[in-house]
Amino acid sequence: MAFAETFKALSDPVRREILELLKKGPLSAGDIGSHFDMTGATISYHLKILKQADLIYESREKNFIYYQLNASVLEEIMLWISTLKGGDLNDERE
Amino acid sequence: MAFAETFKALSDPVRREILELLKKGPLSAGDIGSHFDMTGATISYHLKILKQADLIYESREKNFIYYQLNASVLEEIMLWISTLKGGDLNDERE
DNA sequence: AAAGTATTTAGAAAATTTTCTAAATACCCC
DNA sequence: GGGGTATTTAGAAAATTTTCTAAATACTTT
Repeated sequence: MAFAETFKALSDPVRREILELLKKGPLSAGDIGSHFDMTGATISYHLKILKQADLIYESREKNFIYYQLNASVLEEIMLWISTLKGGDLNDERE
Repeated sequence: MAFAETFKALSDPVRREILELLKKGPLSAGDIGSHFDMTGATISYHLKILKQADLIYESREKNFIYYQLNASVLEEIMLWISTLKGGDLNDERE
């Protein structure tokens, strides 16, 4: 259960904003960084956390590393939350 | 948007476990505390965070304070996550 | 009102997380 | 290969969070 990691990753506002940026499509680390008032090193740190949580993945191209959303892990979180709510996600099968 | 607070609240394993305990029904602060190897003061701290995030609410009865889940806030989180995933929660209306 | 139980608050210590600076990698292009 | 840009790593500083102890508050029961 790398569950804890995912929640931790989602708990920081900068990281959530990164995810929102990536919603529109892949971005390089530099592109992401330019949205924030932080050093590249700090952005890199956040990207690492998101990567470890499997919320994003990278693909290298030329001199850049592009990051993009990995939606599948969000599914697990949704599931956890929905069972807390009483077990109704879509349909009541379980 | 007390959104940040909710995510922060969910990011701690102890607090998530508290929510799971409360899934089965209301419990007093003491009952909750006895599930953990921590002082009552620490439990109280966690309960406060959960309360501020609107994830739980309390009701006083006799000498006890009973806590219970407030599922409605979880809905917002689900929504945020689902839009990240691509905007499909149940049906595709939006 | 006093004594007892349940819980919270205050303040400090311990632990973790976020951020920075400086240096290291990695990859590209000439 | 050398110089250039993009990004990461290492290590320390700053900030925040979690935990504890001790004391305070709250409510109950006698």
